[in-house]
Amino acid sequence: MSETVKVLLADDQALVRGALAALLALEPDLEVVAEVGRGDEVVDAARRSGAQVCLLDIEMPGIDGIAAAAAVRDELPGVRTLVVTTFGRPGYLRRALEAGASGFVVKDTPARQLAEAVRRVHAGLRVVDPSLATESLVDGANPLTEREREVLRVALRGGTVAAIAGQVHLSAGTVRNHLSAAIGKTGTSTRAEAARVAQERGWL
Amino acid sequence: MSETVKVLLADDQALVRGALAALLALEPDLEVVAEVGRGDEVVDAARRSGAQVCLLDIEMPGIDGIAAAAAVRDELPGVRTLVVTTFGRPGYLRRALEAGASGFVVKDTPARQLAEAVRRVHAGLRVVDPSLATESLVDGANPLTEREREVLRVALRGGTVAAIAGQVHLSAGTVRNHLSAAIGKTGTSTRAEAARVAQERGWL
DNA sequence: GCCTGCCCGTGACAGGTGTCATGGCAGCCC
DNA sequence: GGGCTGCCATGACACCTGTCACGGGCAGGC
Repeated sequence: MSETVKVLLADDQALVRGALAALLALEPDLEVVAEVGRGDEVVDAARRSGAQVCLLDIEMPGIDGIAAAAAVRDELPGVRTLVVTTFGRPGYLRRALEAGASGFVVKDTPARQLAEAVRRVHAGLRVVDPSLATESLVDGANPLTEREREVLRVALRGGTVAAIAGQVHLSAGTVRNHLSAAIGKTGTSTRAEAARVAQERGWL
Repeated sequence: MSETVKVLLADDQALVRGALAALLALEPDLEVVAEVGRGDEVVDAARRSGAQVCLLDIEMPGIDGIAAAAAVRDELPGVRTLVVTTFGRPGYLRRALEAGASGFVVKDTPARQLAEAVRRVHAGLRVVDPSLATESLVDGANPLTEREREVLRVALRGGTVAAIAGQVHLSAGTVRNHLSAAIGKTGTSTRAEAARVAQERGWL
């Protein structure tokens, strides 16, 4: 059982990816066997390389790290996933765990803890950033309904209600109602704020 | 002249910082002599450690990497700075060069090129991401006036015109005028969009 | 069956927003 | 000085927004 742990790295920023590889290469019991820059390449690369643990950034082109974790869970049982992200948004944590991720680490944790997190995940343990575990509880579940999320996602890019209504194929009045509900639920006063807050909380 | 180049690392994400340190440690001619997580600690740490090249992330608490580069230029002549950032926004490049940075590298450049960039900067050369150099020219200069930028920065956080007017100590009507001008100059139709676009272009 | 919750739509209303015209003030350059 | 530009402010106008009240439809749970 003293063989090395095979790790796959997924991050869209080549520099960060390479740096993380260098960091993990310092550990004699870890081996980086694959590196990808897109979420939709994770499953293929993991299968080909025989990776045992996948380190996934959330922000990636193709599909994001959370969706990639779900894909790995569905198609490669036995392969563990560890989500590493810039933003410690509580909603991300919840969604990552729902997607079957075994671990969730924020990018401002000390570098030395990363290797340890990989080992724990490989051992079947669950690794969760402690600062987020508590926040996640007080934040509670997503109060937004499906339509409200859809409208908010479009509203994130800006534009008038009419423009949003066109993209969602609803009437302008309905869009205003959904936005009004979202504004109420986020405790804000404009739809721009509501969209920003909702995104920060991982509600979209 | 075959001595090692002393490098300071500044990035708010500890994991990335450690990973970059590991990456640079692979190069025998480079030596990481200091690591900081805040922009306002750069000058002190560089002075103490005798760093010759400072690797600065832009997004940092305290002061950002661009302001830190300006501070290094003013207080530590002879010390070169290399700005490394996630977003390849043309405005960032221009501002970084104005702040006296000797190099500008985006985080999705290949990991191997980082060490080479550090060497070139230390040798007195200027290193600029080629994909940005052209974009920077077509984008042109910042068309926004000082007041417009100020109002937009506040508008970025959302809120009504009255709230913005209060924070900027102007009348609501004037704020509307500035916002209207900014909307025109950004080619958008709402102030939320204008603020977003302006920030993406590094105009704020 | 009834009730609840979510969805979609309409209409109306107060207030916010974006645009424009106008004026005054300061600084700068020819 | 005259012209120009940027800044601040005011007022007016049409339009957009956020809110509320009201319907109707559809699913799930008691």
